[in-house]
Amino acid sequence: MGRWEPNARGRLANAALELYSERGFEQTTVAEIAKRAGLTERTFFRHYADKREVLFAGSGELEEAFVKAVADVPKSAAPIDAVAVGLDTLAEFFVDRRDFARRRQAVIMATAELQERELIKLASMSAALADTLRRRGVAEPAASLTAEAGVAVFKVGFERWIGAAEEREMSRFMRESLDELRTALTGN
Amino acid sequence: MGRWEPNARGRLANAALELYSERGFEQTTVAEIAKRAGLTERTFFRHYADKREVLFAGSGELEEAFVKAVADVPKSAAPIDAVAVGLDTLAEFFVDRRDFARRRQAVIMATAELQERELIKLASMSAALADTLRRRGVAEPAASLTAEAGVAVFKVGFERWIGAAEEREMSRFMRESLDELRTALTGN
DNA sequence: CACCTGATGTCATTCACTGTCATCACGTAA
DNA sequence: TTACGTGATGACAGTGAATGACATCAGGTG
Repeated sequence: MGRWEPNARGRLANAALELYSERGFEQTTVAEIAKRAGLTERTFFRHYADKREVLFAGSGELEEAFVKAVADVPKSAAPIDAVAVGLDTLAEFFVDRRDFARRRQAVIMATAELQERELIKLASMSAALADTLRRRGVAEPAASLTAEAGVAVFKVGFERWIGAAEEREMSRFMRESLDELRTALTGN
Repeated sequence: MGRWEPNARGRLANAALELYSERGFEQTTVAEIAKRAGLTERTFFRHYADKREVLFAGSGELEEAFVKAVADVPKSAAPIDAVAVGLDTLAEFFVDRRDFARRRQAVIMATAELQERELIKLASMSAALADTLRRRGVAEPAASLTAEAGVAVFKVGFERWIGAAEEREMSRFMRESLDELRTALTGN
């Protein structure tokens, strides 16, 4: 048995999501989160850079997986098709996590500060994706625009997956959204 | 002659941009901004909701102009073409303001907090744009996706306009970016 | 057994932001 | 002219996020 209870990071993340859900983000103090996790405020800030970041622990892995999937697609494929493969990989991350994703998203949508943080995570994904496309030989501005389009498809597809009444695979929403974007831009 | 020096808001905005440029955003306190503008910290917060917002004073008018331009396009036009008209209207806002836009953008790019604020302003534009498209009879998810695409084109076009060596009309960058996005998605 | 290490606690401090009340030139109406 | 209301500002106290410095202490290591 260790000196401290295990998984301090996870306990902090759980406590934060609970409290943000119960009272709202602004009505929750970091001291309260730490207390519920059996820790002190100072320790919270050793695990998470700020009060928002505690909700975005997994975003690094998500970005890595996305980028890696795109990089691994044979170069013969068109850039947007490589991005589509990346979107399918992202979808796998959320299998059996729709309830969790819903709770988390409800908290984020309720507070502008958290939406800002979410947006910069998506912007980071877009930048990493553009970088990967450039490595595949895609020139600017096509690389940045394709990356932005891919993230836009993810955003809209994710929202629709979260909001859907019945459970459907996320990848279906992604493919549907990408097709819709294509037709919207080509005017058919 | 009024009791106070005129244009307190503008003085605060100028002082903030200067100080953020000189020392950086984080190294500048609100008290310093207020002092340079000949006011107190408390008065700063009467004019701007927070330390970031002082750099985004014009964003409301920008969004309004964008949305109005799109709404005024005859309904016979395709959604993406209406958005293109909106982008041209946006471009007019920046005529003769490239130097100012550059200084401001340099400050924003230097600090994550400010990028977050910029991203939520763009997200607000996207949401307003999607709403306008829905009023034009565009169904979801096409409305949201077209709006996201329009804002992506604005982002990329703006960056390229800012970064261009020679001065070219912003609207040219917008059209170029939109065309590139189209070809990237259709795979030609 | 002495020592080192890593995770945590304690304490002090800065600064963004808010609530409340005071101030005071200006306009307006009696 | 005078009394009064109004709006922009100042003064001050308070909360809470975030950071730095130092102390503590169980477990591993030589």
